[in-house]
Amino acid sequence: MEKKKFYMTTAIAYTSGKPHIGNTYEAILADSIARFKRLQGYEVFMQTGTDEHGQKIEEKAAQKGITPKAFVDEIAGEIKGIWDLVGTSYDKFIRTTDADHEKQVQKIFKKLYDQGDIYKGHYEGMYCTPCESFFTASQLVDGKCPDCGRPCQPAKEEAYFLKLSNYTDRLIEHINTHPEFIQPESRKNEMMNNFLLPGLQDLCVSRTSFKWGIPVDFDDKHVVYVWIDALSNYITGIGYDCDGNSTDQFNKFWPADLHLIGKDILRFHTIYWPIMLMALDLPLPKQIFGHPWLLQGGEKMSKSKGNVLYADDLAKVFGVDAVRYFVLHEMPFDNDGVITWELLVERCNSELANTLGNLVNRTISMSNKYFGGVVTDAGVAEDVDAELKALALETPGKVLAKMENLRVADAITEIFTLYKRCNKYIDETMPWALAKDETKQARLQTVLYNLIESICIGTSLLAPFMPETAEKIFKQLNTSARGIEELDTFGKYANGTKVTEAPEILFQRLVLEDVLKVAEEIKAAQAAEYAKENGLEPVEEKKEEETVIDIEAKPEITYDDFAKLQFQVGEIIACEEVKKSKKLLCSQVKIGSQVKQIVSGIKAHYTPEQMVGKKVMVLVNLKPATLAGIVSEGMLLCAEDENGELALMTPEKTMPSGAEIC
RNA sequence: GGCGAGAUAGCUCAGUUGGCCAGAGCACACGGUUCAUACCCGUGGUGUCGAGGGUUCGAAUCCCCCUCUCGCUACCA
Repeated sequence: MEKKKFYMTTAIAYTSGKPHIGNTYEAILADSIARFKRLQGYEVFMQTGTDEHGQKIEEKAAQKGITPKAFVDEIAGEIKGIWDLVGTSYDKFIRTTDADHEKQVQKIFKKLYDQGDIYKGHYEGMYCTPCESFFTASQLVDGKCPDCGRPCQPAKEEAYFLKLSNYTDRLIEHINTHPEFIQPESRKNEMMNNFLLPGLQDLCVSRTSFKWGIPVDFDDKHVVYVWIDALSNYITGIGYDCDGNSTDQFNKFWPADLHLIGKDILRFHTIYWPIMLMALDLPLPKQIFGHPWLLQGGEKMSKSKGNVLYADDLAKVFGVDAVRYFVLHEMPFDNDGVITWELLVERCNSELANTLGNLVNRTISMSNKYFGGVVTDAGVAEDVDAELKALALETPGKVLAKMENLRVADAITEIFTLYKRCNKYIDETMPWALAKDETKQARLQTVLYNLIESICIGTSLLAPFMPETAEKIFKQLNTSARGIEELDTFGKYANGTKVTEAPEILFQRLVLEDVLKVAEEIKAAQAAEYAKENGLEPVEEKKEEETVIDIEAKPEITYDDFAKLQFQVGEIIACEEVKKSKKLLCSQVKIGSQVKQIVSGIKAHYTPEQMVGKKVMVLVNLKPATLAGIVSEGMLLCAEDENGELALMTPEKTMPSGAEIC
């Protein structure tokens, strides 16, 4: 009978920089699922890769003075290197700069255009360059990008749009009738309530503002914008052809069984991607799992915070499998997980070194000490064996059930429950006592055999999660991993096998202080690098140049234009939070002899107490507007840095309230 | 503001359709053991199951209300 197929993908990683452990987590998670499916006997195809186009990359390459292609080649190589380092067993590593991918994307774009799903229009709004996103004026936060908080520029460009309205009803129907489609299910509500039910805005799918992308072949001003390009990788990578000449591989593997992605891009995968597929008349993927994030000590990792953990650094200290174990076992199913050096040390010592490593080590040592390493099932069973055997035989089914629901952490826990039971079995049987009794030799042999057989069963199941460790254990036991169908019988370990004479320590116990020292070194090195990259180092004159902010120039105005604006010094005499809003403060501002009420989106930067008493710069003749139900009669002016930090403009010398600013 | 999730032992969390004295792991303490990586095994919690009210013979589990945390989303002059 032909094997059942399983096609799964990770998101493709954006080639703007080195991926941290959180990004790497996705690759490891995907890998463990892929390996487990293979263990189950599926014909698995796992695809991962890199997303390499876009304005940000174009700019970064220009900064470095190299071509975008050279830039992405380097980063893609680095990403692939890390995926390889952590043992990711992908079948295909796709790059969106691959020629066949680019060609198909062009064809897909053309096809959707020809059939009317893509139309040409105009995009008018505020544009955030780093995020490569357009926003409506109303979406901006203090006039800044709602995603990254950096300044946006007004822009209008001709653009192609993907029409979504034709398919939304079908998509809503699909999501409602396929509860497994969006996982975890709680995410489904977010998509429904925030996007699908209120009605979707058509998606802008081309750009004219940069060149580093796949050209729209029938309109060369445009390049294909990220989502049609990036999402298509899931079909182009396995041989989709828009003209109907898809490969056998494609026909076999599509639809995907699982798209594994970060929860932040769930929207694109559960809304835009399915609609694209509907437009292409292709079946939808069976499941999209938005995994949670790995937080460093409860915070998102960011270079500027200097708390980024990288897989290669961690692997150096703990070993690849320990890192895999940690991220797979410590991540809750649908909540963000926490990773710290301290937690890593603790888990490594208690679970890996003590429970597993020590179990294997003591078992092999006893085999050597008592029987010269030869393992024999002498068949002298006692009641106490039954429980161990029963658990060893139950465990595969339990692990399987957990994995069916992608409960990877729980699956691993089941395996370790078996290892712990083995340790208990040693105490129950007390081999060292049996060894002292000449008449108990056969019993002692049986006990050791039972242990080794149980370890083999557990370790066969462990292999998808910790492949190197499993390999090491099997090598020491002089046997090999079993398929899941071979785990239904207790006693398959060949009688008379000789285990290694010198068991290798699988996991060294770690001393927290030592590890923290290394962590400090890594952190310091990172900080130095960050400073260098961002010109924060006090060495060169470059410094000033690189800490300034450039924003896009607005069109020139006349003095008359300027003269229309009236600025005055105002004194904040009272200020309170706008209860209904997360961002607004409502201030009473004394300007000359009158008092204006002004609402500002600066709650995150100033408390009401800090506001009171400040003399600030006010645009006074702005048309009043209502914000969160409160009338605002002007605008407080602020300066803002690239991180979205705000600073109120105040007069450099004491000035009376009402003084004109001109 | 809208929608959603959550609040259980010092820490991280399990607790299906309400039912036996509310559980696990880690940490901590004590006891046992010595094959082993100072390891393993055992024992130890009087936790107001976020607050309050209600339904019920009986609620961590259902209903109402409140407080706080988190996610998405909106407003952001």
